[in-house]
Amino acid sequence: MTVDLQPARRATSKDVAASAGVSRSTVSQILNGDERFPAETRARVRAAAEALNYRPSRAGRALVTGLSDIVVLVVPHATFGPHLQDSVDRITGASATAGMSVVVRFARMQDETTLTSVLDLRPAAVVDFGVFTSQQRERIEASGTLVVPRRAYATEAADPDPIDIEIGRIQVRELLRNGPRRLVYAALEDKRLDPFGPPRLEGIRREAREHGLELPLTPRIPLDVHGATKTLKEVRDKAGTGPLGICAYNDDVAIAVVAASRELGLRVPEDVAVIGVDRTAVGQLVSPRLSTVAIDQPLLMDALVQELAGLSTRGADVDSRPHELDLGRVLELVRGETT
Amino acid sequence: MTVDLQPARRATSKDVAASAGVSRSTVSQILNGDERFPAETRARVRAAAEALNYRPSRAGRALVTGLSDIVVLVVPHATFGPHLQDSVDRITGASATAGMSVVVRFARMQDETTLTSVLDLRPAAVVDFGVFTSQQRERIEASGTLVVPRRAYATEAADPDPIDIEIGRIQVRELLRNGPRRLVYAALEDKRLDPFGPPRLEGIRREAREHGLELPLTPRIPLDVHGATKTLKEVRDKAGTGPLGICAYNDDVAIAVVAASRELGLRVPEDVAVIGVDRTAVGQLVSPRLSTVAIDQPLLMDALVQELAGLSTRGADVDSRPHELDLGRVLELVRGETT
DNA sequence: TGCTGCTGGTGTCACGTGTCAATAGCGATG
DNA sequence: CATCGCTATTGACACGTGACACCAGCAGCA
Repeated sequence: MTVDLQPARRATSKDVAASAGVSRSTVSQILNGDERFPAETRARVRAAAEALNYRPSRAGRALVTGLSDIVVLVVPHATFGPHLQDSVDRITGASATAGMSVVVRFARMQDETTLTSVLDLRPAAVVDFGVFTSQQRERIEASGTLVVPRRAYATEAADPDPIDIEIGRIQVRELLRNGPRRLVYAALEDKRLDPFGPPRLEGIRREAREHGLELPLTPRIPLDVHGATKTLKEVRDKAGTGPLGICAYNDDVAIAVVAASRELGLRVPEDVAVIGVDRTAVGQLVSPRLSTVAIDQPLLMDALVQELAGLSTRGADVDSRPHELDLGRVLELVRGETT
Repeated sequence: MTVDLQPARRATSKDVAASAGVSRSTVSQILNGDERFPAETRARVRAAAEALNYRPSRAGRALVTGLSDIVVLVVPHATFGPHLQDSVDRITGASATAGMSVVVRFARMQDETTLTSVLDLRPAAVVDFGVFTSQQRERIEASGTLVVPRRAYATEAADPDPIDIEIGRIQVRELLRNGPRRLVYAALEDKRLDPFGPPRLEGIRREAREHGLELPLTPRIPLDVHGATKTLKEVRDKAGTGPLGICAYNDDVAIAVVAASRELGLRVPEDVAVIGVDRTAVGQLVSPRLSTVAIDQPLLMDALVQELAGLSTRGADVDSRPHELDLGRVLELVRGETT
């Protein structure tokens, strides 16, 4: 038995054409969804393509269209929790169906090289999880690439994402359940990594105002015992000895706050109530078990996927209005032992 | 002032050629490092390319070479801890210098669609963090793509990665520090996600044998209190009431073990000693603070980057022998309160 | 018949690049 | 002077695709 050592040349549209007994351009048009060919011919070409396991060359296609069939997910560093991984899965699966390749790019915010790099890739679509400024988005769109925002229904870039606003509000309401507290927003140490901070803080502010409370303090909490303890101590010095209500950026930060409280001999939740975001597995394993806000990522992703779907049916105007998300379905309060 | 609304056509090699007053093929050859042109011409062409901000079209290049300049990092799902993100950073930075675009693909193990998808991308190189079987690797290499293994110096695919073996040994030695214990390897619940389990278990086995101990039990620990407790109880039923020494797959699993011990009223570390891997921030924040094995990811990555470097200087044979890693520098025991 | 319109399909161009045989110029050699 | 060899450079081709103008054949109609 002889083995061909050639790198297994892929079938091209030419091969399909020969096999189906038509011209190459016929193949191209049928495979791109041209309806005007009779059903019999279309079936024959499709069968031949199938039989030869034909997959159009990305390079060839990209060369002529000016776009590739790559979808780039641009994710800010700190965001990548375990749940986001599920989200990526979701998008990957859906896009594979549409013949797109999904690929992830991590980025620091306000990093110009990321923009260059994404532009170089000339992707069909960019899913932006909050890395780019609206100006950068425009540059990407100007190059013919679809930019799908996380905030699918934000009318203006300046509008804070209603989801993040709602997260802040839920956190505050839970913290205030057993009486008033001095509110604190515990941000990530590295502000550059935090695209969600400002809108969440805005939600916290609004809810605080409605309860007639002072505006929240906004310390940045490092993820180590010593640093977190030091920061929490400073917060106490500033806020006085009354009970604190701390909205954490995520469950990791919340755990840091719990650790710092333990270090300072403060009781949780009596002296320091804290609530995270994400419902990570670890957050439910530690003692005291974290109160947190769970986000239904798959649901959020499906909204994106719907927008992406427009890519496969090129030009055909599917109903691509971003459907309104029901916030109540996306967010869920998980009550633990820290509030 | 008139603004051009055109999608800002990129400069092509033709533009560079016109600007430098040479032919397009001259540009192509000089920019690809052909030495036989006189220094003056080379400088002129380079300057023109620079001035026009010329970047060769990936599509055009891919079409003719059959390869793209994309580097794909294939990462198994469960592996993606916070540190691996740093690793990706490292590779991205280094590859950007070489003109490569780094991109991440998540994968379940033994997933055929991942292979197809990677093959479709026709990347210049694939960095495999343990997703592909050696047979799949061969298929990728057959298509002309460089496959860079994490285990840079494994001579045979069947060889367990010495790093993982060493991790297992370090864990066991630390667990046995205060006397003999019944050893347990706490794996992830989903075995498909775990490329490192088998080699680590092998390290644990070897160390156990050298200490004259029984072979370890290998329960799979779910990441929730109820499930972890149930599993730990079963382990105890099987192992008897003597002290347990548990090597966890990572810090998250270790935290689950601690939670289960708490639930069962077992003392840590007296009744149940446990040690993780990764030194996550959270692991150092919880109480009791985790004992764990830290991996110097950047160091590991540099070994990979070195291999990748061969890609930019095409054909020129740089010294691409994977340099021997000093295990002692890569791994570090972090003693917490759980051993 | 001559014209129109429709159906089913084809030929050709353009995209941007890398490779390589070929060439023009030019001094040196026989 | 003819030939050779060397240097610097170029022209032409191939890669695989999508778009689009175009064509053959045929039916319908005045």
